[in-house]
Amino acid sequence: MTSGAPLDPIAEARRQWLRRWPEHAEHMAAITSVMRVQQILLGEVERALKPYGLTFASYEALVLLHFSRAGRLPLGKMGERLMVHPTSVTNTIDRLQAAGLVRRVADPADRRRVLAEISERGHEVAAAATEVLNAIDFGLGALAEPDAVTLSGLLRRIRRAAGDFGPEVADPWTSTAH
Amino acid sequence: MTSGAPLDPIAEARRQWLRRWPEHAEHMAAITSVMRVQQILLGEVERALKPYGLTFASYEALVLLHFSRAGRLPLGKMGERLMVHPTSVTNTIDRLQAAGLVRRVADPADRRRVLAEISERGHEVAAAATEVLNAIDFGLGALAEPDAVTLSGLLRRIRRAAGDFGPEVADPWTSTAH
DNA sequence: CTGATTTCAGTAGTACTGAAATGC
DNA sequence: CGCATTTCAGTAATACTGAAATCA
Repeated sequence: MTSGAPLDPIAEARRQWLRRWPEHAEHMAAITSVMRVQQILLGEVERALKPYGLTFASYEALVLLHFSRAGRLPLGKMGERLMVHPTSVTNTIDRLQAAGLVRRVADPADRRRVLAEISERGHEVAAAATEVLNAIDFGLGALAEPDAVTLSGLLRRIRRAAGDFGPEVADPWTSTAH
Repeated sequence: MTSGAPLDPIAEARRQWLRRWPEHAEHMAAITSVMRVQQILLGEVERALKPYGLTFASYEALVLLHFSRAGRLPLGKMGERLMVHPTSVTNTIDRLQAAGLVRRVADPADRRRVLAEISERGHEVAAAATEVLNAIDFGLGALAEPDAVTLSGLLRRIRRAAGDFGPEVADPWTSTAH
């Protein structure tokens, strides 16, 4: 990636929009910013995870098992929690299994289901990788905690509008705040 | 995608983090939110672009040419502005060219360079696609304009820390809240 | 039978690495 | 020559569709 460009490309694009569609410029700049930041954060996090042979997606799946009570979950439930397509779960578990971090187990209660069960090495890798990601603040060292909270709150409104979750009972992030 | 999950998976993950690493929970929640929102916005925007045979990446390249003075730019310059890898530019232009929306032209001033030049149909498609994306607010209808500005400002700090742009000259339009 | 769960096969688009070709 | 620009070949991981297999 070309680092240290002289001027901000997103600011430049926003300037173009302001000339022609001033009422849409901020939304255009915002989506472009989201896309770019996602790319930056994914890059930083995956660089940190590389020594462990994990991508961010496989890390998330592994850590979900790491935290689960029994150390195993049905793939379908993992897909819900990770908000990914069923076939993506199959794919992710395939690679974690090939790396020896999880194994597939039949669900005795419902034989349609397959459980992913984390291995001992899986627990170790999950713990070590989490330590590293926490240490680099998930690439978000530029944001102090209150700013991270504000960011999550704004993004949460987008997620809610997209139907990511139902009408919530209590709201841990107290709205918008400037 | 399974829509309408009963509870917010990110709030649930945050709860887990608060138990063990309370000082990192908000950063973890924030990066997960960015990842998820990127996925949502990309999905909405690409659904809108599908009738035009464009992805968001190819739309951005096309619109960059659409707005350029001469209707053509060297591929390298496009890569800088779009913040993508040189080989990705080649790939994107390949597909736009196959669709008849751009053509490659030799740069008379520097024969190492290749210019991408937008065609008449390219201009038409760019204009029509832009109209549609503006109409759906780039998937960000859930955010009022001031909130979109706040969001861009927070994300801009992350981009600056990652070296996305150099120390800015004084520009009242691109400076955001501190 | 229906519906749920997972897998499989195949496709598309992205990101990247390393190396080549061309020309400043 | 060193350096810049673009392309090519190949790899990896993701997201998705449609269909099959299994079983409640």
